[in-house]
Amino acid sequence: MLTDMDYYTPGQMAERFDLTLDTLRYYEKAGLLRQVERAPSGHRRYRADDAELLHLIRCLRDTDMPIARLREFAELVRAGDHTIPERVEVLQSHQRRLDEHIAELRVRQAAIQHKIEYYLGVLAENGHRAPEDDSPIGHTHPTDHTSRSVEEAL
Amino acid sequence: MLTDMDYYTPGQMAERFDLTLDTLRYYEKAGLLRQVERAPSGHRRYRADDAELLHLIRCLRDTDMPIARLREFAELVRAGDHTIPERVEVLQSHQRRLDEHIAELRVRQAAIQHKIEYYLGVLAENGHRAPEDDSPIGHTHPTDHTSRSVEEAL
DNA sequence: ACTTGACCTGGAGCGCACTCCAGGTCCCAT
DNA sequence: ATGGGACCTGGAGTGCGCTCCAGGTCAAGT
Repeated sequence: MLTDMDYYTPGQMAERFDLTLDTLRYYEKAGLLRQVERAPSGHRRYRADDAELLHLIRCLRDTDMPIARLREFAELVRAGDHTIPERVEVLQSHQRRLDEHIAELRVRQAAIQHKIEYYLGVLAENGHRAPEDDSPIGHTHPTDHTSRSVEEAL
Repeated sequence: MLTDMDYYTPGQMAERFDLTLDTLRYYEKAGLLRQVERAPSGHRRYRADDAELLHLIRCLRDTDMPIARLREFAELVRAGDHTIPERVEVLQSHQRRLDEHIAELRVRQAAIQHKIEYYLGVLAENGHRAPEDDSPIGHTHPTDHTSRSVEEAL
């Protein structure tokens, strides 16, 4: 038996999961949340299990699961407990893609770091050799930075 | 002095960095690449330093730097070597945001993992107690999965 | 002379995930 | 009874990053 205290208002849900009322409604329309119960006033009231699902949805969205896949997942949830094995597979496959994604981010990050260090090298060199060329009219030696390292190209 | 061999065709650039000719032109229009030289035919020809910059752009895009910030960075590059300190700051600040982003992904991933393990727990329990309820008409005990763990809610 | 393939242009269109808005209802406190 | 605040609806609009297209040029091969 549920009392008033067992429900959350749209505002509470929005605040708790840091999203807007619009987004909340959008998720409902998109099928991520079931058609939510209403108070006599017509206002939505969310239950604990809506919050639980929304929490997971938030995690999955934050890790870039597209809305369409989230809708499929939400349908599994609505279909009942016998879909738990399928849900596990969906989540595990998501985790694997996430691992790959993070790995790729790290690779890119390393490449950027390499560039930063190249720049720092240029600065160190200029620092104790030539002060700085800032002639007002500029536009000098346009190929200077290529002379440094050839492998920079790939 | 540059010979024909020192240039890359649009097709070569596209293949090398795994993007389309359209994207390459889009990047140019958006100011990520300078107005590129043309062969007498009108076809673009890219130099080694275009490739070098595009490589960095690719890394930055792959780590979600927006086009607008990339354009700013590209403007620094065009402005000459005296902007290197600024470029370093841009890149370092990007690295920091990237660190934070990866950290957040890991947090979300852990939360998802927690859910997976919760599901696996349910399966293990059902596995050696009740085989499965798949009565054709379904729609039974809709609150069963809430009974398990209250802290699941946040 | 003809075809093929690589590339060109300007501009329209697309997919995604929201985000905004006008106009309305309901409830509560002054 | 009036005002304010929280929420409602349907539908249009937004921003981003491409992506596609029609119609054209150019150079090389057959």
